Amino acid sequence: MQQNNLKKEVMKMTYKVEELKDYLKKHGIRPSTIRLKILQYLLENRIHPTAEDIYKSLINDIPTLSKTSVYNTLDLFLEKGVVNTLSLKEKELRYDINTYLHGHFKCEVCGKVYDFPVTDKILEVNELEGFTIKSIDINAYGICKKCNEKIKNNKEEE
Amino acid sequence: MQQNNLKKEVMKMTYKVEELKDYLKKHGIRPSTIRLKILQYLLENRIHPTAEDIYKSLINDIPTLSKTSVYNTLDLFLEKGVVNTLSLKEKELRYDINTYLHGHFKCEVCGKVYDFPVTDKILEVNELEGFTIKSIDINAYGICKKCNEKIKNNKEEE
DNA sequence: AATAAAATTGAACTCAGTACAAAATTGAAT
DNA sequence: ATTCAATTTTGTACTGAGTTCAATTTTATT
Repeated sequence: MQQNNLKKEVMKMTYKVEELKDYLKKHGIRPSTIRLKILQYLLENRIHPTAEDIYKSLINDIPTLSKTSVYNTLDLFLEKGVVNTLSLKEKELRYDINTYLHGHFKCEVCGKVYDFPVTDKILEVNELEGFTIKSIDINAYGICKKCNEKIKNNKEEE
Repeated sequence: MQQNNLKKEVMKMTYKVEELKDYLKKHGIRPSTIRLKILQYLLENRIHPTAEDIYKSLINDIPTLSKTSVYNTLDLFLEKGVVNTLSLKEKELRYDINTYLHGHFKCEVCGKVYDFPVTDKILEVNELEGFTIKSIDINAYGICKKCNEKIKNNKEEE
């Protein structure tokens, strides 16, 4: 499944239940209905959602769903390396199904979070010799291309 | 004052009230008692403190201090570029008086946050053309040198 | 000293996330 | 298939960082 992730992301493809089950099993997670639904949501909605986002999206489909279950599942996914968390100076934590090293850009105007590629050379820091680096986050903040263009167009109209 | 920051940090030097006043004025901030005390705390305790840390440290000195004032002051400092905020997957935001580009390493064992140098080449990302980058955070997580050595020593004792 | 503007305070509130015990579901053994 | 223990899910109450806002205090200026 891993090789197809990017392609599916772009193509907005959907995942079969068997694929999802195998994915969880490979990560040592027993595939319950809730876990499969949350995994599916994360794979098909790569918007770095919060727990609340996930809860709201699934509550119609699973009317008995509790927020605690969403948190439990996300904690489990985190522990088993299925997701990473994103801490973007917001009240809420965000979750990212893409666990490969990459950067995040948060637009301060529209709020959207973009991914961008990053070389792993950042990790080569002499000052951290003897330190064990388990993960690294690169978070940029500013104004995205779309919002920059909107601002530019508004100024021209004046 | 800026050139002396690092030296003072290492030497645990203290700041004179006049220095602190000038520093705030240069940043367009009127120097009230609380603001001076918080600035002094931040300059003399480079531990990336939370608002709570600052409040607890100053409440003895300023018995009428309210937490709202600490938050108000930190928000003002942030707006005027005196501090940066640090979002390290914790509940609380941390504040950093060092606003120059540098990385942070959080030890998952002892909780200490270390600074490390970073090249600004990370910012050269083709995919972010047309984006305005206002700030960037590089946060690493893992086990610090001291904790690694403690773990190693404990294993040798067995 | 009077007064207006700015800073500070304190109490009530919000809301993301947690704790935990009860209820529901699952899966293995018979 | 049925039982039963283990696991998962749920709902309620709670925690605690941060916010809101009106009242009070302080400060600067005349």
